[in-house]
Amino acid sequence: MINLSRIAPDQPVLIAGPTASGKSALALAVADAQGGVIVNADALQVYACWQILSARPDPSDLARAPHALYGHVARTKAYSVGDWLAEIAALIQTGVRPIIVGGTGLYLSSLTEGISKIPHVPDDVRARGNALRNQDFAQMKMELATHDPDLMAKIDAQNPMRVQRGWEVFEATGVPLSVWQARKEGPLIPRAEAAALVLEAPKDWLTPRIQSRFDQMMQKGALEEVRRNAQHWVPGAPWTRAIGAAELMEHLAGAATLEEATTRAVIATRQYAKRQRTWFRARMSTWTQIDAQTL
RNA sequence: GCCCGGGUAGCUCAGGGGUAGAGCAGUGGACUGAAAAUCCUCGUGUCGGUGGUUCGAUUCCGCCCCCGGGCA
Repeated sequence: MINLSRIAPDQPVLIAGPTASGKSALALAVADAQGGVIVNADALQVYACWQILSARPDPSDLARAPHALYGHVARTKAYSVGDWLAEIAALIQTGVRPIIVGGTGLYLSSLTEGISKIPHVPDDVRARGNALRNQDFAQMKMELATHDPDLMAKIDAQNPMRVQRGWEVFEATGVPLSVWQARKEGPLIPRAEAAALVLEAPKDWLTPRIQSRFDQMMQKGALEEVRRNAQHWVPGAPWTRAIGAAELMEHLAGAATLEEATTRAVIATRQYAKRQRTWFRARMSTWTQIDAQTL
């Protein structure tokens, strides 16, 4: 176990790390030793519909320490970093000592580096954005290039999500996204004020853990959980992007054996862990690195 | 035993007389509101073995081995 004495008991704690690296266990250990509220920083663990598949803390974990921002969002609700930050801000105001743990790099980085405050994109604009992207992506790029050439110059124009985001913000607000982004808000929790930890999980060690964790999810009833959500399925909806959900849905539809679905879900998890590592390396180089194997 | 099809990158396969390529996997990276998303980069492998034809064979021919299927 790591030495907690270097963490002040009233100091906010941030814990980042790839899936299945043992973040939640570390958060619980900190809470046990020093107190605090464990706060979710994972984009999928916020959804009420995924308990097993998103590896959300189970009842015994919840009984051990107070938890916040877990499973509190309905499938139908649009949710993103902005919402998350607002909830974090509200929580901090209550004076609790947060132990923020999760794998969503964007969330954690926006917490310590700040982000621009940008109005919500309404559902109808999102719908038009989806339609235009699918029907005529070239047109979407052209429109963005005329309304926001600065953004166009700095984003990856081949990435539909980046282009659509810029397009939607201009449609919704009439102000170019690049202008919004130039007005950056200060961080809610500056890096220097927090005990910021990143778990380092070597591939050879993590890979078997990912496999066995997925097997455990299956034993706990992941397939049943997917079945329960099947009738509400909306292709592309954020909550449906839980790794393994689409794969198991395919199996339920008879398009894949359970073994095929499982294999693909595990592969997708590994690929996700790789992307997480890349983010952490690039954006959290000043965080305290902790070897996950020693926990 | 005979007939047919096939043996090419980790996997599935395409190609074809001038020493080979796609998808997947894998790798590295990007990423300011859908981020468990989205996007970009990277492909030498005795082209089953061995003889032959040819200036040149992975590609054509013979034989052998292995894997499917069929006939016996």
